[in-house]
Amino acid sequence: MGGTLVLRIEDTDQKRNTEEAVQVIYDGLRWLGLDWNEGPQMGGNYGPYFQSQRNDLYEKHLKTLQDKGVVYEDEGSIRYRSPRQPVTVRDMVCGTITFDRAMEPDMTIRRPDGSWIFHFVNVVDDIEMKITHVLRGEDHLSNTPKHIELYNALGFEPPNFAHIPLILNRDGSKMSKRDDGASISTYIEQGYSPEAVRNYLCLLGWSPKDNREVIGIDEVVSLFDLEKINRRNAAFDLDKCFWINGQYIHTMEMDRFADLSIPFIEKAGIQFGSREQLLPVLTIVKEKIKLFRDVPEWISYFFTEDFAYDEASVEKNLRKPGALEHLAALQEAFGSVSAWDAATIEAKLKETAVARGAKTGELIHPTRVAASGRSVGPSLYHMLEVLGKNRVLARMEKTIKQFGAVA
RNA sequence: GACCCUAUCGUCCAGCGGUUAGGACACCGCCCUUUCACGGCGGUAACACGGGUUCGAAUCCCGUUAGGGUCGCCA
Repeated sequence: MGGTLVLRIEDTDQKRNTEEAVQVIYDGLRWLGLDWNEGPQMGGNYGPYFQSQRNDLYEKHLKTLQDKGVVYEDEGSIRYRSPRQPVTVRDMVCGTITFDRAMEPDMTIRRPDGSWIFHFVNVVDDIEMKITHVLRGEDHLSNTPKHIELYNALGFEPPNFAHIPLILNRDGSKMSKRDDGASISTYIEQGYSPEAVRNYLCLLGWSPKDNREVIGIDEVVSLFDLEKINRRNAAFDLDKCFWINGQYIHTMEMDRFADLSIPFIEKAGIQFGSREQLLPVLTIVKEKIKLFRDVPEWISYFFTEDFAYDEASVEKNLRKPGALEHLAALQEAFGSVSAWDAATIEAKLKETAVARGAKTGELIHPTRVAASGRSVGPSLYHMLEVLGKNRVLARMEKTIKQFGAVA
């Protein structure tokens, strides 16, 4: 379909107009990959792109209405006199709807202090910016007849309208700015990947019709069709968004994974040295990650000897008859190997287990706790390989000393 | 209250006159497995209700009910 995406900041209400609020809009849009072609920071031929700076335009169109005698003053405000004739909205999603306007009150278009009301400036801007398609939430469907009246009074053809379903909370209530999931910043903070969130959002009110859930934006764009938009409001399901995020991480390129992980790792204060030193670690934990926020927790012990031993893991795996003896034997066996790769480590561990008449798991679990302080982590053999022989032997030594004394 | 929109598993979607009503998330089993995940297999679970139309309705029409929206000198 193509088209030009115009970003316009509707800041006619000075009370709510703050720089942070605008920044949040820029950040959220950019993060989602919804870069605008025309608007603030991008320029364009129909600026300025802040309504607060377009007063001349509004004055100009107000004059048109005054000349036609369809506005009047009411307690200092300016109001538009509705013709009170039926208005038919031809909506690309909702179809043709005729509103009987007979009882409608006249709308205010300008306050006594000179500031403008949304409906009027919106119509003026859409005219001036040559907007062809107005796609907006269904909450505006009932406002559309008012807008059409304004287009007519101003002497312009209304654009195409498409009203799309709203997003509700999980309990069916209307989602507002402060509800869970409503703000893009929470996805950024929690470590969702932008492509996953965008994918999830695309599935609300639309689908590729073939039961696929994970679908790239390029394909969404090529398959998208306003006719296929649902008319039913959708409830936001964070669980599913979370799942889709996991799917994206699963198939993500390592470099992309690193790019998205690093901000969280740095924020956690982990000194990982260079990206080259970090990559092997990320490679073996990637399949465990569901949210980038969790990355630091999964990799911390790779970059410090000062890690804590999880008490429950110690209890379960180290304070068991024979555990430390197995560990000591394995430490010795590891010390004798020349190569240090996952395959060698695995072979040596299994060989040691057999020699000691123990099950593989009886060596694996204590070793994991000795090397990482915890019982959950990536594949043990790969973990030991990445950790390096010297550090592994030292950690085993330390563990035996620390827990042997009290055993 | 008036007007508008909507109505399939708990949730998101598929279905567009004839299906054992399908997929996904979540949930519950089992399998895989060095942990945790991934993955695989299976299961629970829905056409809001009442009238029509039709040989036949989840699908079409009407009503009821329910939910959402608009009716601002908010956007």
